[in-house]
Amino acid sequence: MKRDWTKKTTRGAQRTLDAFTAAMLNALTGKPFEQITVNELCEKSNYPRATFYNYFDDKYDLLHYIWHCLNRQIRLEQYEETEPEQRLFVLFDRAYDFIEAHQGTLNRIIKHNAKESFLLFHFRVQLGDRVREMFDPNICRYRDQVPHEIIADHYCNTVLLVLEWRFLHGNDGSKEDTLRYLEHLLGALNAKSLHEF
Amino acid sequence: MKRDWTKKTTRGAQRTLDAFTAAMLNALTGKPFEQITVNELCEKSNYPRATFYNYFDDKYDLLHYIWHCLNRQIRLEQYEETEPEQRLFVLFDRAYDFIEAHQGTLNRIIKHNAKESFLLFHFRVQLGDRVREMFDPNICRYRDQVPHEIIADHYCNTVLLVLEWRFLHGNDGSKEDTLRYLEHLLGALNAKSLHEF
DNA sequence: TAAATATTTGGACACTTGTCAAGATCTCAA
DNA sequence: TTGAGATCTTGACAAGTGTCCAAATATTTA
Repeated sequence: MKRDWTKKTTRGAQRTLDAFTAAMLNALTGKPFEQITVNELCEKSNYPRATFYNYFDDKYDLLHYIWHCLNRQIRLEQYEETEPEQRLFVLFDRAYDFIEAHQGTLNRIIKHNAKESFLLFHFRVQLGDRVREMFDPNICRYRDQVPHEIIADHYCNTVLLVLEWRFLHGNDGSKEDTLRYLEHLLGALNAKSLHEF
Repeated sequence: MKRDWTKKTTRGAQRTLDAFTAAMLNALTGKPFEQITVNELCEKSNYPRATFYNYFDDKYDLLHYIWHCLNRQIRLEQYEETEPEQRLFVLFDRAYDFIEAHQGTLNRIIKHNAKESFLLFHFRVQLGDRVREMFDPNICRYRDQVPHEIIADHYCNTVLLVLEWRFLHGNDGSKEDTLRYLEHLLGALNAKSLHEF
């Protein structure tokens, strides 16, 4: 991470970042991530190597940046208005729609990267950070039973589990079915939290 | 993976494998995984680079092998005698004791590798495969409600979540406390499965 | 506008990576 | 004990990686 991605970039810098992003996504539809070289990305995007290293530490860093940008597209801001146990379903809802909207690209990528399960690992990590914010200990009520970090991670894991089952492992099924699995897995916690209100 | 790790190795090969394993574990106690080079491992173990590549594709592959060996040390064989929902607690029990026994080495490693969360990623994957076997669909009873792969992964995630919270995130606490968190997170599923008997 | 300042570019460098074919060394049956 | 076959070891090679610096270009400031 050579620079702060949350800061605003100049128009020129954004053009460069977009070009490398496009080059990587394009390369990923044709071969596994491990086989992609920085040289190749520079050829595809018509930028010299030094420019690449101006922005990124290495190709993993670029991947990291791409996940960051995609993650930002999942809008969760309105969660503050909802009750804690509802927030999880807001997250599920937005993430489901987002992934469904990008299913074409996703399928092309995992076709060559089915075994590189770590590809999506940092996406998980980033989403996990956001989920942890959503279940701030000051707001949630499970404190006395289980540490809130465990609850937040468990929520994050479970949402991602059903989403990965649906979209990554080639399982068909409606959004409602997937939601039902999520509700079933979290049945106990939600029943308890409802009871506490 | 250059060769089948489940096959028996010759004495000479085993000596070489052990040397590289020791070199990696030793290196990990001094610096982050990313900064370790194959050259360094060869210097430490007094083997030429080509020998390393004889056994492993790269340093990730060696790490993979090390997790495989460690994983084999967690003995779960007797699970067939127990009821499905008890197996999870057998897994928890064995894994907890195993990690606790290696806590010294583990702490030295994560001291330099706290941010390299993917280090343990493949360990998770491998343990997940074993957990999935434990909850074979022919034996488990949740088929009609949630696909059994989801249940198995959810069990695996949850056990690993509480173990990581306990040992990786620097939280103290008794085995009983940790077990209580696990039971709480899985409360609904177990209540249901008990009911079905 | 023009000078001052910052960013981008290209090439050179030292180093790491993964492969290969040839040579050394083990192993086991005769 | 011996020697054919299998396995293990090795140095050299081509390609990739990440850094550095000075020249070229862009951006900001006066």
